[in-house]
Amino acid sequence: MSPGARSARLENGRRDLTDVAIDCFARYGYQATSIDRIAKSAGLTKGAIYYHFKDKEDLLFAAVKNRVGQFERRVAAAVTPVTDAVAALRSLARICLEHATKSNHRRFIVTLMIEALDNNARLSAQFQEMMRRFRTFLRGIIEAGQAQGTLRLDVDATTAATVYAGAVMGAEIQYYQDPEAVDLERTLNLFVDQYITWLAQPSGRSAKRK
Amino acid sequence: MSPGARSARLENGRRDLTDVAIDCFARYGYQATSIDRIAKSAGLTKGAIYYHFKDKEDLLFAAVKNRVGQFERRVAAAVTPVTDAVAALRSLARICLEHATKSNHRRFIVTLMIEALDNNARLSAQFQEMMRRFRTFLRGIIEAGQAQGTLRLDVDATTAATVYAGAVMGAEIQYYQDPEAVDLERTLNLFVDQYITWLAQPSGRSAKRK
Amino acid sequence: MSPGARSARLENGRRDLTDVAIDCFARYGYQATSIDRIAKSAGLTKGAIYYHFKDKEDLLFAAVKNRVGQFERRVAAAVTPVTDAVAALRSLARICLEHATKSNHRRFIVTLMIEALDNNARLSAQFQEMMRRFRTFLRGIIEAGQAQGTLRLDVDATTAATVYAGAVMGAEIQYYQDPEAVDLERTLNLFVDQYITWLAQPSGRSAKRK
Amino acid sequence: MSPGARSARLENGRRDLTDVAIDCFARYGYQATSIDRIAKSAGLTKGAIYYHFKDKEDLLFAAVKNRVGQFERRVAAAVTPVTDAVAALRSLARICLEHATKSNHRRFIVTLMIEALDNNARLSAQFQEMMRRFRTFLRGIIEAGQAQGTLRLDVDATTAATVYAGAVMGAEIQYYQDPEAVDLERTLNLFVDQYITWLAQPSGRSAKRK
DNA sequence: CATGAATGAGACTTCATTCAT
DNA sequence: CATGAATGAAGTCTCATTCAT
Repeated sequence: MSPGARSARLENGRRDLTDVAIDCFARYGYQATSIDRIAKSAGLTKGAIYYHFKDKEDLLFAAVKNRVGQFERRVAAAVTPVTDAVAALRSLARICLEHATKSNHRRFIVTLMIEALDNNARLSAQFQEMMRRFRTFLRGIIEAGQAQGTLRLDVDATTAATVYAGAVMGAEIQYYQDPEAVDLERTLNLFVDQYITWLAQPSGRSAKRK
Repeated sequence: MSPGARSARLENGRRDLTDVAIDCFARYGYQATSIDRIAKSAGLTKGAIYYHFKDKEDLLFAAVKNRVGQFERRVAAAVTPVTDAVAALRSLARICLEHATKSNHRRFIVTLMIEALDNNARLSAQFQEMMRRFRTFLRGIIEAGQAQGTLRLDVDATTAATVYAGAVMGAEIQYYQDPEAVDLERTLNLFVDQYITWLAQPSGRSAKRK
Repeated sequence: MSPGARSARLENGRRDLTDVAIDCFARYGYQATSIDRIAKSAGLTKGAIYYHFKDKEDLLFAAVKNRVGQFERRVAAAVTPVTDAVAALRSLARICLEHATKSNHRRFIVTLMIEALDNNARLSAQFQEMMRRFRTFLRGIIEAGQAQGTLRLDVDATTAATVYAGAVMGAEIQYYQDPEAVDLERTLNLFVDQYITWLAQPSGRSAKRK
Repeated sequence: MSPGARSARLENGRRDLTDVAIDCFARYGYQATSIDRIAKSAGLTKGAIYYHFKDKEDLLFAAVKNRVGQFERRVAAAVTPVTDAVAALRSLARICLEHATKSNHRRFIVTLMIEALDNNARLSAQFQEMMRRFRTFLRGIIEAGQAQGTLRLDVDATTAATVYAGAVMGAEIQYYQDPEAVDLERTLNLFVDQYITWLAQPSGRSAKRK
């Protein structure tokens, strides 16, 4: 076997385990997922996991990096370069919808992010950066729209980005918690419509407040 | 000692413990809070807790019921009866802001709600109901506004309520996670302004989709 | 039950466990003694040990402190005040002999001391201090003898103390390792005779070397 | 490649590994040295070790045999044949001093010997034999001196050998444990001076006891 | 009412060892 | 010869829970 292929298998081992771990973490959260559960889900024993990862946290970090990276690449690919801010905002919502409903990617991220809030400063810092990147990305879209004259100028792009990020995440959480009562697609659509309608308003009258 | 006094003391014991427990759960989450930690924070030993509560979950439920009830009473008191839908929506945001920044009430709820999502079906059901009540409450406000002609009619009140609840919760979470980067007051204000501007629009053009 | 009695029982629990732990540590060393083994020897479960001691090291420290203290009190009681240096040196050897053969006290100390050398800096520091105290104690005896004119003056008391401490310890170790081939009593007697004969020599000719 | 060369390389592999293992064992003791640590120190993987050695104990035995053999050859070379017992006793102390301070040879032996005491009967037996050989060797020197009339006759050579072996080992241990407080050279010199002074005494008055 | 003591299940982790390639 | 991967036993420690006093 060539060295490349061998190292590829090595990487496969890690990746496979990471995938399994993501599933488990997404379903039960970090603390409630035992190494044993991951091992059994992967058809291995605990020892095998410790061969590939230093400890449970190491595995968690690999999992998070994987998923966050995937999501961010997907987002960047869909919306770069920003030629039409309005379309970009719509696209983004659609991507989040997909990641929330068709895979467990977003749920994994949101759940762990909140669990880390109280229990894992290091991971929390990582999620902080992720959210900052996301808001910065949104701010970029909005500022691009403002530069192009598509979006009103009398709005603080940073705050508007925070509103967008929050509304999407809050909608998702409600959906994860009560999929029968919450129609995520409808909710996101309504929010985006409203957000855009308001952002696209000619900026004659100011809507700003403190 | 009269039986009444005794039972009152009993109730006091429960209430004190519940308060302490809430603090701990809010700070560390449910799983990461050991009975021992609560006991020590309360200046008691574990045994004393088991005198007042059947088990850890029982304590958790008492804590949740306490906080959720307090929040809901506060909300209801501030906004009932709904004479002015727009003012009510503003009030609500302000109450959430207070509960998120001046006390740990909302953080406690949001954190536990998401932790329960994955690990505690019974508690999760309880939170589901809480969120449903909250959305129903919001829907009531919006429908009242529509009935009074203050708010546009071409909007599904249920979905609009979900958007509102989500935006507030999402903003809070970002604030919990990164208080230095997220100005919660500004974010909530911007959202409410936008939400109201849009809801109060004359309903000539429809913004509905799907 | 009086509070004193209660606290006494608490202390009993700790002391009993410490005694059992000493036996185990003396027999197998620290690393090779599992918490489970101690627990079973004490007729308890692992959890009980963790109720009384923070962790395995905590138990080890308690055990060491106990034994070292006992030995030092015994030594101090037998030889204080030093009225006759020669007799004191003989007494000391006899006490070491007893502790080495009739109980496991010295073996426990010597074994753990050497194990700690490589693996436990904190414990090793403790043993360092113990040995320093022992050498200082010996030096005190020798200097007393020199002051009284019983022992020759042309000898560095510190180095002589180290020789004594080493010879006793080295004899013990050979005995622990090969009790059939090494007659500890005879060996210690021979050493002490020789040591005293030499120390008590009229100091006409110097025996000092660099 | 000739079979001889192959077997030579095999032997080299074993020897290299043995050297690395000795370093590790000397530094951390047997139990605290993992196969992995040795492998990494040697720049290999665990599997390679298992090619050369049946198991961890096998490696330990090879290491011990290596070091003990080296020490014994060195000692034998320096003191054979015994023409001058007194000089031989001085030489021996000097060799021990060197092995204790300039290399880790003696420390390796002493540490492992005591660890084996409690945990490894087979290895302990090996060390027993080593110590017996050492004492026998010493007894030979003393008896030679007695035969030549250099050393007093009223002394049991076996016991005297045990005293010597113990004093040297005990001094070393104190030095390993507290190199700042213990001057090994001075201590060994003092001991040897005293030992020889006493042994060389004209045997008019007996110093024997028991 | 409350405590001190104890249990027992289960968590994370380490490590000697094996084996196909 | 050597490696990467995996196993499985054993160890340390945590924690919800119970109970006699």
